[in-house]
Amino acid sequence: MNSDLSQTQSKKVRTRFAPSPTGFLHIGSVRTCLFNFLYAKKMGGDFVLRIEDTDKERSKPEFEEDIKQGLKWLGIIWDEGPDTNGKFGPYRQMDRLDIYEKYARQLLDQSHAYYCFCSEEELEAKKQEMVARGHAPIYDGKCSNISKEEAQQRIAAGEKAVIRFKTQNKVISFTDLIWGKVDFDASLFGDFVIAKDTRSPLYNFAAAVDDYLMEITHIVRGEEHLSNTPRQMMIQSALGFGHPQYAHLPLILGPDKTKLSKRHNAEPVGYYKQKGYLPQALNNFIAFLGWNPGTEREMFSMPELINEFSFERCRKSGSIFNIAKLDWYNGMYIRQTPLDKLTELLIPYYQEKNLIEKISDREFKITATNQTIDFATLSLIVSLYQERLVKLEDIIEATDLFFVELPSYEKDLLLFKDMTYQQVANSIDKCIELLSNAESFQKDYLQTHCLNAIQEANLNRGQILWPLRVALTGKKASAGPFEIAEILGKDLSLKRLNFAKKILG
RNA sequence: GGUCCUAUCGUCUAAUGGUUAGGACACCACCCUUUCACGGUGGUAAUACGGGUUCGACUCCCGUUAGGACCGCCA
Repeated sequence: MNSDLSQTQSKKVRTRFAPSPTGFLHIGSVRTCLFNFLYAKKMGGDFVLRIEDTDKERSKPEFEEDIKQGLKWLGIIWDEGPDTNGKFGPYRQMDRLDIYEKYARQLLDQSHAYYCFCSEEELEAKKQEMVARGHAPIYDGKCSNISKEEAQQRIAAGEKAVIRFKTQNKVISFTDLIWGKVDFDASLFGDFVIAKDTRSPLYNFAAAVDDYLMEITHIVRGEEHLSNTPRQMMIQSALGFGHPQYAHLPLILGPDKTKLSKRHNAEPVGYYKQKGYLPQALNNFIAFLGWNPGTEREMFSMPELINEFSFERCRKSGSIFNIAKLDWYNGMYIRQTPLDKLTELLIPYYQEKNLIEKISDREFKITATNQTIDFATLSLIVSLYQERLVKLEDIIEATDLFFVELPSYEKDLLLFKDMTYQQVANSIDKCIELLSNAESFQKDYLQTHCLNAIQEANLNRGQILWPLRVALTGKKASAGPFEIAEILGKDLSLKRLNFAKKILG
């Protein structure tokens, strides 16, 4: 029952990501998908997106759309999928019902499967009883003795039935690329349900059929699927299919070390996008959960991940999703982003908060003041804060001061260390004098001009610069006062200094 | 309860019989500095426990403990 290595190795590698569109794209799915993608590309093969929408109640088109959008945003591009031409389509399982029907009938005809007429209540009662007696809760095979003819008649008479696979009592072995040799005692599975009817396939059956027909060579999925593998292999064998290679990835865990899920506030990928995480950061971070390149290098672009990836360097134990590390990666990638590109990424955040409105490609209107601001000035502002951003959305809180007439802040914020109000008022006066006399508002000039004056007057730098910076920004933390003054301009800077005096009373 | 798996700093991990157990995030200190951030320097911090095997064990074996996954007419 070993996977036929000789055959798969000579074939072109094909992997697949097969999500069910029953929810938004989540981090755990992204990791599975990413590793499928990385391996396929590493091997020069194809990566297939297959939509497993056989759960009619829960599958929704908007979820499929969210999954596709998320993957595109991450740069995980499929070679074949629902909306691409591929010779192995259709790629949505609900469009493949004829295929499943054909194989379901084959299984039924060849007695690898049979109709089961047991009611759910009956099954549940039996299950309870078995568990109570300390047994694995498996189906007792009651309906396996019903003749095909009788089954047909009862179906024709409208009796409700599901299709069960006839499990053989034997050990199923396979060599997992991550787990090594794995053995399962199939007798512990019982006869499991593979379809609700010939046109309503269930996961294990549909996946086994599709993976074969789509010529998938390597199935890369989460560890939670490990025990599905022998079931799918039995179906493959019964249908005369060969077996693909398997690689079961360790799980991504929440802070409580259980499988990452909704109850951990595990947000969908769209959430990270909205917060301003960059796809490079997310990919890099997720790739390093359960895999490492074996070197001390931490930053890897997608092409570099593809180049370095291997199952040999995947570990078997789960890893906790640690957002602090993601934040670090994101800051690193934000700092690496070219300024123009970063500005473009940030503009939607300003628009979203209604701080600016677009006039043309290179010109915007500041909502609060009606003044125009061009792309170059926006870039200048961004340049001041690029190294301070953890996430793109942080730009708003950091730079809203440039998009209002006057900042608002508490009077005491003007106090540097143990200064008195009188001292601060004196400092503000000095700043007004300095900026009024400035021949230029270029930041280098301003800096030299002010710092020299402070030194000549034998003043304390902090006692001048802190109140100046706070008067200009209204914030506890910000970029330096001179670079901010340059952008604000003389009028607005002086206006804010005078406003500070008014606050002081 | 059954089957399977896992166990190195708080977290992500390296070290596949011989290292002062390495790196990264986080944290702390110092430097830079008006603030924040960036950057730089340094620091705290781990082989779950108990037995073996071996000259030598994070590494191999056994047990204990702790954790996890699965056990659907979901995928």
